[in-house]
Amino acid sequence: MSNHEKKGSYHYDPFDCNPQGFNRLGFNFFQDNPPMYNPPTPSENLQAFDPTSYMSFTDCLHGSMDYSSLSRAFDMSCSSEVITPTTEESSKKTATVVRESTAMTTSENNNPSTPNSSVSSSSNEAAGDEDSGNNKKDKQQKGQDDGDEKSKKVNKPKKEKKQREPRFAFLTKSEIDHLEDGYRWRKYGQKAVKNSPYPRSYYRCTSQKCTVKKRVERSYQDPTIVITTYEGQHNHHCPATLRGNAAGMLPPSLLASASMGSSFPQELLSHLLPSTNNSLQGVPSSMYYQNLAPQQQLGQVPDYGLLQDLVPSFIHKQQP
DNA sequence: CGGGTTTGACCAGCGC
DNA sequence: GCGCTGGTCAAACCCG
Repeated sequence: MSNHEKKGSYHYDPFDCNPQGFNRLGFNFFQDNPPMYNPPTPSENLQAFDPTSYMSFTDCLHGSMDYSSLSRAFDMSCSSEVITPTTEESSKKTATVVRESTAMTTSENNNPSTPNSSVSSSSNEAAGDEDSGNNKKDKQQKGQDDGDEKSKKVNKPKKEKKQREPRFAFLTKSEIDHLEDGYRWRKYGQKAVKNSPYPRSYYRCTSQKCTVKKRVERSYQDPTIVITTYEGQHNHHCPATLRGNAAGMLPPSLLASASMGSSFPQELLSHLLPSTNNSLQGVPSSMYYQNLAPQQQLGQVPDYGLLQDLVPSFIHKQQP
């Protein structure tokens, strides 16, 4: 039973809700290297966007690939909401950016491009996340301790607004929702998305002390497109490099990047991008965009899913 | 039995 | 203040 079966019909459209806005939201990943695979009809409107309003994906990936540099490449303040997949969400959260940007810019300025800087800022935020999580647990625990099943309101000291990790949304053409990316994820929630028949799934990295999360949802307008939003950065090695299955076909240089973890996914992407023309020369280009049967991705050929997840079609940029 | 998934409930933030 | 929505929790359930 899927959620969208029991939920009513929605009319969520991450692209069409602001068609002009999407020009500013996304940048053309294929600008430098036209795709071997022509997206089907629903994606044609993507191609119709004004190219001048896109930023080349590879432009963003040149240079050091941490969140800060990406943020600069996106010409945005290094706020915690740098990228969101929906204009609705963007418009709603733009207001929060002003308040949340301070701490982020601090870490960014102190450590412009080193992965460790990202890790440190990430860990700080992670600590905040954990604290908030603990607070939540404590709160719930306290509510139960104080008695009476579930106390609706708990007196809690007013704490500053929770800082969120920078987010990066990827659009990936795939038939499966949860794509292999080399890391292990645990699903901790699923929600129906407003105006969308497709639910949004919430995943958390299973590694201890790693607070990276990702949200996976399917585009309403083009159900073949999976929107994966990463939040936070891994502070551990990529399990795939240890298992050697999903990453088995990746070049050593890429595996080295993957194993660093700290700058995932940017560094991976910088290696995987077709335009970089370095890592995947031996890989059939159709692999980038090929639609795969679920059993292929989940079964004998997990690498395809990995590649698909690591080679996004677009990255959404939040319109300031 | 351990780890992952499902799912209803809860909570916080935001807009009206 | 109220309602809506996104995000999270956690018990129940599933599966290898």
